[in-house]
Amino acid sequence: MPELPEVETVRRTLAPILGARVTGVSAHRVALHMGRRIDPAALRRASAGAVVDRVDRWGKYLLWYFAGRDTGVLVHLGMTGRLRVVPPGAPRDPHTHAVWTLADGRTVRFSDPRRFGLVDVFGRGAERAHPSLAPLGIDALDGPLTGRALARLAAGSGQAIKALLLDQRKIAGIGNIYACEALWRARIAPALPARELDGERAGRLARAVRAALRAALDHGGTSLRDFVNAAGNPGSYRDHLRIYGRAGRRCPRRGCRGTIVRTAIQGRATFHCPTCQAT
DNA sequence: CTGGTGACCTGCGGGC
DNA sequence: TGCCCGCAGGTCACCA
Repeated sequence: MPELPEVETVRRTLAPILGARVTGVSAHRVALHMGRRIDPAALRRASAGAVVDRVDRWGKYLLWYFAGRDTGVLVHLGMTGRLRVVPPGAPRDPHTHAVWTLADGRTVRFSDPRRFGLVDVFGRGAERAHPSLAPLGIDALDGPLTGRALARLAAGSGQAIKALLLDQRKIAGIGNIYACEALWRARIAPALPARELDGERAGRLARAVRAALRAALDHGGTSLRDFVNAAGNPGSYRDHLRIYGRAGRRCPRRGCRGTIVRTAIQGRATFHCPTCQAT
């Protein structure tokens, strides 16, 4: 589900809880990604009784801040995670692992069937001390991800350019869909060794990354199956994807007669047009 | 150090 | 109808 545009869409649709007071937190000590368990007591210490004063995003991570607290709450949606604000009495999604109750009766609920997500606490002002945030590279949207920055990241690397785009330590926020979409926009083959990215291609790719993410954000993200924003609504960018999931179809680029193919890079489905993304 | 593979989970859609 | 298989937006441990 959630790459940068989806996570940013969740962040924006959490605006209705800014200024609200958390009156209670209930969570299960369920094992999420890599066996890391939710710590209900730590969540309660961080947020119970406090007013939500900000929600930020770093790459694909959401960070909640609470007025007067030196600890915040960190959320990653993994593949199937949802963070929703629901009215009192609303039916709960299956696999709901944490629930924050607000003073007016609304609740914020984290659900995640596959449990690849993360809910944890972090120190306010010490975000980089959290092991999940420490290694993150520049944000793909807030970067600045310039051609020069991209060229520097790619210098000397033999890995496929698509693998580099997916490496959160280099650039934070790009996932499988938008890596494919950005490379198509930039007319660059996903398997191109990163070191072969010259200055001109690097500039094109940096612009393409930003354009692909912006376009998706303008449509509230892509919902393939699970994604909904904090208000419970899916994104509509799936209808506008140019290349992802479209193997066998004609390349949508004006003037290109190529056919989209599906390959694998690092085990991930990869879509590109061999005609206009030849190198 | 680098880069590639598989594991972690649940659920869904397609083929038989 | 029902079963089995492959596949899914992500990350991380482990291997060569």
